[in-house]
Amino acid sequence: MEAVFSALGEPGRLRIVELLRLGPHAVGDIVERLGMRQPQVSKHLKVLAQAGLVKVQPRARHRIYHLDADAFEQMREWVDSFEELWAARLDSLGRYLEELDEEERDQ
Amino acid sequence: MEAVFSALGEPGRLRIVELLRLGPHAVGDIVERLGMRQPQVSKHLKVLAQAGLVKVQPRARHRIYHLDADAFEQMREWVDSFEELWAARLDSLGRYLEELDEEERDQ
DNA sequence: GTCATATATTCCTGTCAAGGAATATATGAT
DNA sequence: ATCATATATTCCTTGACAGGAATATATGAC
Repeated sequence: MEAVFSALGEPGRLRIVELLRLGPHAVGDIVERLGMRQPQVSKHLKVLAQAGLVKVQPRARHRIYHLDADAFEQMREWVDSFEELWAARLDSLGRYLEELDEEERDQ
Repeated sequence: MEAVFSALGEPGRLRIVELLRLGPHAVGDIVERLGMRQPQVSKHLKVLAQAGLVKVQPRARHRIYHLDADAFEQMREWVDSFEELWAARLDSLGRYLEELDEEERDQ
């Protein structure tokens, strides 16, 4: 997870990922659509690939990048692991204490 | 989202967040449990707070930090926005093309 | 083969962020 | 008011990383 977050925590890379959400794109496409320079795009894609977020697929002399569903499934599980715990605490002591705290804060 | 990912993309902060998943903790608790130095913990918590991931709640002379559910709900929606699109493409042309690509790759 | 196109890599430089140490602030106890 | 404890902030230094420019590599066209 850490590599994933670190990779997404950079503006350019996040833009690339959100572009790839629309579907696979060649490097040149990304360069053109996002107005970034080709070497930086290649470097960002390398980082994203190392984090497992994207995969490549050579197509003639183009390299088509696409998101890897597994990475997103793992992210989803990670996020869910938090919300599950909160849901479990909602009807127990934790809930009571949290309400107390909120009232206190409002005063 | 960018600030969130950037905040989580640092080992120490990720550890703090995963500790807070177990429930609210005072700064000293975090320091002790994670074996980090107090000033760094405070600084990390500041970054996490600015990203909206944690909230504070003063309790005597302690400051109890806890995760903010809204931030995780937003993350969840972000991740879902990817998986939804893929699901939508599964029974359309995209699916067909992707299968073609996979076969090609295996050869 | 040569050439052109698409992409990756290298090298350099500047910037930013993390850690360490010291210090400041806040709050409760006496 | 003084002191102790808990936490935050500042300053400094160093390392990592992003961008730019140039160059290398791969692949297809001819």
